[in-house]
Amino acid sequence: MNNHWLQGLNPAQREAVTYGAGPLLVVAGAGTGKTRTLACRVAHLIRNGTTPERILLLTFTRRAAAEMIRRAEELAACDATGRVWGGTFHATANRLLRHYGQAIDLPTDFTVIDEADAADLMNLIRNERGLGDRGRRFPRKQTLAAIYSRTVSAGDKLDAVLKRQFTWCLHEFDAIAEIFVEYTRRKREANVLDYDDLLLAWRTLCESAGAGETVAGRFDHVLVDEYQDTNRVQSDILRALRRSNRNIMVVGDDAQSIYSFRAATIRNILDFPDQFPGTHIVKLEENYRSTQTILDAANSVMAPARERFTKSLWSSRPSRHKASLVTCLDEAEQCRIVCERLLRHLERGVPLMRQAVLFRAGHHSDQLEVELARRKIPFHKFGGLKFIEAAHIKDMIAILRILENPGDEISWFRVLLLLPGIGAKTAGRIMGELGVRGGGDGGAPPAKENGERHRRPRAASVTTPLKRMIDAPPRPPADARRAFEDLRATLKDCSTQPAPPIVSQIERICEFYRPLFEARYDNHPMRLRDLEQLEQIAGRYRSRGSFITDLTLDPPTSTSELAGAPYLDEDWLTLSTIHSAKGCEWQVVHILHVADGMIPSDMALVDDEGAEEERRLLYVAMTRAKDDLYLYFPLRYYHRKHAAGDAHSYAQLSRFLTPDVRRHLHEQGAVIEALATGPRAGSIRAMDEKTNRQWMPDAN
DNA sequence: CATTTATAAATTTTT
DNA sequence: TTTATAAATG
Repeated sequence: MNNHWLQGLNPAQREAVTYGAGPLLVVAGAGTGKTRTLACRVAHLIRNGTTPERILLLTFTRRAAAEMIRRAEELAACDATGRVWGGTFHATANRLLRHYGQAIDLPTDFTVIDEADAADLMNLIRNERGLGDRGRRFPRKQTLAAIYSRTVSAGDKLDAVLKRQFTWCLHEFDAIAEIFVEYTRRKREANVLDYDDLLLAWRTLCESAGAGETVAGRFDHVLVDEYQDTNRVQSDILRALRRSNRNIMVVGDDAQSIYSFRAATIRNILDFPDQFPGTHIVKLEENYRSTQTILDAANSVMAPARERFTKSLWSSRPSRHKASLVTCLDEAEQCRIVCERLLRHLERGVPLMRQAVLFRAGHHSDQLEVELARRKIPFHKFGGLKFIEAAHIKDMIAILRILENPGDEISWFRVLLLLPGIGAKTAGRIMGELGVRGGGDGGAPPAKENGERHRRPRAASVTTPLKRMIDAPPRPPADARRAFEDLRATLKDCSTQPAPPIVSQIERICEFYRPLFEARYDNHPMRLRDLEQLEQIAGRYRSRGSFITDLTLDPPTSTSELAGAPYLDEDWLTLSTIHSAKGCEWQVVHILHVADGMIPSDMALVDDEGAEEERRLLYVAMTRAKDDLYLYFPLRYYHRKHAAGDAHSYAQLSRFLTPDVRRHLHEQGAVIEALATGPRAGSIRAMDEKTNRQWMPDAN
């Protein structure tokens, strides 16, 4: 047989690609050709007789799966697209549960809610119970959602999680537990699954007696990428999934685990050989990406960390020069220097496509984005706030979700609150009358039954809240009549039989939503474009249900903020959070804000583990670079709270850039150069020069 | 009494 | 820019 897909693989990669049956753990350092190895293995399996449909490839993003399958298909010279099962754990769970959900009594027409929706439901329950009142310091809705998610994903007890991660909430243990019980009940009633439910239900399905075997039996081979960033539930799923055969390959790097906030645990990768006895381990240590000097710098950052799978990454790429540490006066100078560097590399023939600017938190690039726009440098931003999280998009989707799943309490509530004259109380009453379950029982004051108006449904089994809304709507308060009637007409127009095309539904909803939205937001022209974009995306879908699900499971990640006219057509720069940069590489990488408080983030420093993860984060960022790496350190940060003032504080260089690390860096920057050539900052001469400037007329 | 408006405060990373 | 609380309004 022609083994051409094995050409150009090194011995370790080849071993991983051609390994036979049984558990295989591939420890793959940064840039060691992990994607290629996975793609080749898929190709190898197919060429050796495995049916594509019987391969399951689990990756961190849908994009990564699509890319790998495309490459495998190319290598194996076959059509594997849409045949190999590929995607995220969550997307795969969704697919399987739609199929086999009945086996665990799960209605298969559930809708999926994101974390913000989950938080809203938590909030609803909290307010019903009056738990946030009386000035008690009670966790906010997002905190509640975070605690919940962490608890179920890690499979820990609530009190353990609170003790370890949320100590300040410990005194509210009972109330929190109560909210969580009710939260689960309400999700089931509304027939919605949150992100964690998808995994939990998949695990339940896999572990169930009959259907579990069927699901496991569907796949001859399971391959998992980024295994260091999976959680307990996910590893349970894998174990249950491999009950009929033990063909499983996991690939990961414990030095790159950066998702512990999502309850990912490196125990999964470390304990894999114990969970799957007889595991064969292959280490990929030759780095094809970076120059040796960049690797030296990155390795020195990791040196103090205790890495369990010891690897020694090496590169045969010649090292032209060291990575740079650029000290800047302040953030404005950082922006300026980044832009200059970008353009200098561009002039020397490195297109923007091969350059990236990375940062810890989404808002760290705010100033730079303004500067890029000013200079008309086009860019796409990945990570940070997403399209789907904008309030006006959520409003639109909520209406679609009501149409799709009339029991969806969260969406009803959100939509009713949009109507002027309707607040939380009225919305609750209307929902009660529509028969949307929720606040009905469980210790909460029952929704007021305004006796004469409350309709008792004759045929509750066929009447949904949506039908009731259309045929026998509750009476809204007088000042909300008009808007309420509008909503009713909209819902009616969108739910005719046969259902209108999804784009027409969105158009119709927009018509209803437009006036409300213009009254609500002052920057509506900008937001209006988002609505148009939503409509555009919807055009690619035939089913409303899959549109909504895809939007929550795989939301558009890049805000294509095309700064100005595309001067340098088709070429654009990548701005990305470090998390979203995982698995990517660029010729030139710029890392912003390498200062204590940013990397490591202050928020992460509650415990040692958090600090270590920040270290890995910096490591991940640095190892994205192939040829040139710049770390930027602004000395001063202005406090923007008092908008006018120039109050500022001085930053500390990131604690990870120890003297040992700095030996591998070339230090430069205006400040350094000024110090080298001009008078020392602390000298008498410098003082006099500064004073002398006071006699001079102001340049501005 | 419920809703709207005003004011103050806080703000990581993502499926 | 969003979110919780307090005051004002209908």
